Formats: sequence, C-alpha cells, structure tokens
Amino acid sequence: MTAPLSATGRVILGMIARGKRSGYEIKQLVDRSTRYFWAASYGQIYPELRRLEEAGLVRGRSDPSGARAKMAYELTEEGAAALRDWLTDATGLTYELRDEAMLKLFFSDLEPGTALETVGAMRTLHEAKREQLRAIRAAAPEMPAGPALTLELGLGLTSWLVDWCRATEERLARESHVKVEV
Amino acid sequence: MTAPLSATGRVILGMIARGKRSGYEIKQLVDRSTRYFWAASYGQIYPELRRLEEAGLVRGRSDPSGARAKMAYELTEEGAAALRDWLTDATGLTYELRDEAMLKLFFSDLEPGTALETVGAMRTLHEAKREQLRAIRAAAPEMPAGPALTLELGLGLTSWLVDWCRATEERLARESHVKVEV
DNA sequence: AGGTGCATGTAACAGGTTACATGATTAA
DNA sequence: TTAATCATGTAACCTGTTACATGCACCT
Repeated sequence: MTAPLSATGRVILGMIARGKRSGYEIKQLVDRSTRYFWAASYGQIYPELRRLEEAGLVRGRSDPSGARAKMAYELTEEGAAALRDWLTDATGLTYELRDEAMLKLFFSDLEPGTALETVGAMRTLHEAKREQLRAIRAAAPEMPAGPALTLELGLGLTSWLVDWCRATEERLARESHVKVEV
Repeated sequence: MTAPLSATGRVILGMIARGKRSGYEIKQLVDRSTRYFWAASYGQIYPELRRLEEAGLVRGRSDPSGARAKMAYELTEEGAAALRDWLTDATGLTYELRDEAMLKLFFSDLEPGTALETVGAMRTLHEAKREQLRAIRAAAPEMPAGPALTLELGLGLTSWLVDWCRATEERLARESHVKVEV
C-alpha cells in the first residue's frame, strides 16, 4: 500500500525508470514521446521532483558536468513500488479531451458555411500531428514495446481522423453544391 | 474587432444562441452533448455568465417560476458578433488530451504483463462512451447539423478505438502465448 | 563575440473541479 | 413525507502554463 502518485509524478517516475535522470532530460523525452496524450512543463517537473524526493520516491544527487549544475535522480525502492502499483492498477483512468475544433463543429450550423472550413482546419491539425509522429518513428526505428504501442495507436488514430475529415469535407462540399444547383 | 472569447464563454454563448437561457440549462445541455470534447462545471458557468454580462455579450433578466429564482440570458448584438467571429475564425484551435490509459501503455514494458490489462481497461472505457453516445443519438433522432456531425465523429472515433483495443488484445495474447509455448 | 543548447528554477496567472450552502418544486 | 429535480452560487483547492531570470558550455 504505497502512496498514490500525482498526475505529473507518474510521468516523472516512469521516465526515471527508463533511465532519464535530470528534470531537463525528462522534459526532453516527454516532448518527444508522451506529449500527444500527456504533457508536462518545467513549472510542473521541477517542483514535483522535489516533492517526490521529500516523499522518498526518488533520490537526487548533484552530478555536475564541469561547472554546469545537474541533478541525477534515481528511483528508491518505494518509488519503484509506487510505479509498479500504478502500472498494475487498471481502474479510474483519467481521460480528458478539450478539442476546440469539435466545439466549433458542434455550433457550426449557427453560422452557415463554417462547417467546411472548420473540418478543413481540423484536418490540417491532425495531418501535422501525423507527420510529427511519423518523424518520431523514423528517427527511432528501435524502441521499447510500450512506446511502440502508443506510437502505433497515435498514428492510427490521427490517420482515421484525417480520413474522416477528408470524407466529411467532400460530403459537405457536395451538399452545398447541390443546394446551389437546385 | 470584438473581444476574444474565453474558453468557457464560447460554450455558453453557443448554448444561449441555441436557446438555452439559464446557467442550469446550459450545464444540462453541455452534459448531454459537448462534454465528451468540452466540459464545463457550475463553478465556471455562473461566474462566467456574470463576466459575459459585464462585458456586454449577454443580457440577463430574472425570470422566476413561482418563488423559484431563475435567470434568463440572451445574446446582445455584441454577443452574437463575438460568437460569429469565433465561429468564422479557424486558426489557433486548442487541442488538449490527457489519457492516462495511453500513459500506462507507454510505460507498460516496465512491468511486464500489464499491457494486456491496460488495453482491456481502455477498451471498456471507450465501449462505455460509445454506448452513451448511441443512447444520445437514439434519444434525439432529429438534431441540428452541428451536433449531428460531432456525434457522428464521436461515434466513429470511439468505434475505431474499441476495434484497435480488441485487435491489440488479441495480438498481445497471441504473443504471450507463443512465448510460453516456445 | 554571439547564438544555440544544456540546465535549473520561480512567480504570476489561467483555468477548472469539488464540495458545500441554500432553498423551491414536483412526483412517489 | 421524502426523495429527486430545479436553480443559484461560492470558497478552497488543484493542476498546469507562460514568461522570466540565471548561468555554463560549445560551436562558428
């Protein structure tokens, strides 16, 4: 029965378990991997590292390169146990989405003609995300099973979204065309 | 050039434009429609309604039913213009996701055997969401074009996710089976 | 000499949730 | 009578972002 992990604490512990040991390195890795479904900023990471240390889940020692300060964190026994507990428990998974494009789409009939443009903007966004994910995959052909799974899921999801947008754009264009013609 | 709309202000203005006029009604409608991609709580709605009124975007008057207090809000000219401006502008669309299931999946290789369970929990969640969306569609066969579009998108998306989870569960089960057998 | 990257950190703010308090109305 | 629903509202809290400050190291 270890203490429950805070939201940001989860990513931090996981990243430290993967071998990344400074706040800076954790941020780098988050930005290249989980950021699409779980972001973290310095403003969260550094204070949280301190809290985790106070709670005894990580242990940090100074590991400077020359005169440049650097902290090297590693998991304690308790930290490894907390990470295991969290990974083993599949209940109460948070899921939060805030998608302004969908909100605009929801209200699109209030301002006729905006639906097509909104879906177009939505497609552009997801296309960009898909390209970024492809670049990540290309840059690291070998990766652990977990990251590989989420990358595959992200790629599939964005691809589905791009296709939906394209199909919907065609349909909306056809409908407005028919309306004009008849 | 009207003032930019705050996050919650967007939903509120849209819902008022759809005819919902009290904070309570707005919350009800949000919970039955946009909540899957854009939530709102009373703690946001009531203060925001006041701010919108101070900014001159909505106008509220008391409209009690008997001795039960009730406020009826409607859009002002400025409010309608702000809503139009927002709907017409397809740039800078916020998109934020926080999906703990995907995060656990990302770290699943740190604790062998958890991937299958995590994907299973993920599927259960999306199946439930899909059922809720189906219930909404069944309860309101006639709906405006905007809500119909987002409902269709939500249903398609959750269905794709459920299918991906199912396929991945099969694959993971097969792989672990092979591992045991060889 | 200057720009980029490594590295740490914080203060101010923004946005949102939860829990609570209050009270009327309606249906069982 | 009592539970559910209608209806408003706030205070405390949590979580997270943005912008800034600081300084070393390395490359050109």
